[in-house]
Amino acid sequence: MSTPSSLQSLLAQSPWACELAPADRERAVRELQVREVPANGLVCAKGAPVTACFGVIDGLVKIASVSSDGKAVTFTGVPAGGWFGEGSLLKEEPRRYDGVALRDSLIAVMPRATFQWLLDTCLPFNRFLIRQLNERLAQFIALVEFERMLLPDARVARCLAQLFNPVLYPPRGPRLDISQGEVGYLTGLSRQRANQALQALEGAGLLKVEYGGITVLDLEGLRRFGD
DNA sequence: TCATTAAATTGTT
DNA sequence: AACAATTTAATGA
Repeated sequence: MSTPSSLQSLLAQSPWACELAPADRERAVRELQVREVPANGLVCAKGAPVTACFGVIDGLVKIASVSSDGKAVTFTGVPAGGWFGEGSLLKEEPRRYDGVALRDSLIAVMPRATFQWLLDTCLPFNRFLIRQLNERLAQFIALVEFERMLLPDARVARCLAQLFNPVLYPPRGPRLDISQGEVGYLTGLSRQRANQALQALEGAGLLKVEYGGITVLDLEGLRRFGD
């Protein structure tokens, strides 16, 4: 498949890492750790001290939180090739969300010290951060708009479109490996409702439903669905 | 290469 | 939540 399977391939797809001098890149590789996280396992936990940020080498991670009244909220999903948690490293407070692996995933762990070093010395890394944080802001503004209209079909459409964000994640083909159960976990819907939504989106000609995944036919249409 | 089986996923109630 | 149908992957003749 097209998903990266090693730390090296993740860095090859990360814009900041590509521009590092060989020696610096070697240092980065040396300081990053790789961790296997089983399906439903925590990559990072809400309330815990922030000591690292994370890159998804392979798999799929849900960024979510459970409010005090027990309501689960998914903020976004991070597919292979994506990074998250860098914003948390810029602050001094416990982590505000859970990172949950939706399937067996391979995670690159960047310790705070490495992050700080790149922040202090690497201009491409700083550009990457600004772009990433800005895009996330746009994403969450859009999310707030959508959360009001609780139409499940539209939420699934948005959620899937997000995974194809060309700023946050390296470009991929139109095919996305994701089960309908995972779509359910990601959107907070039951698998049955996710199935129903996917069929509706297929009927609208926006994507093709396949075994173990989908193929996007009209990404722009997915983004706009429900407007 | 083909047949069999188990496991995962999907469509439906 | 439960069920049957379908697809895939693994196994071995």
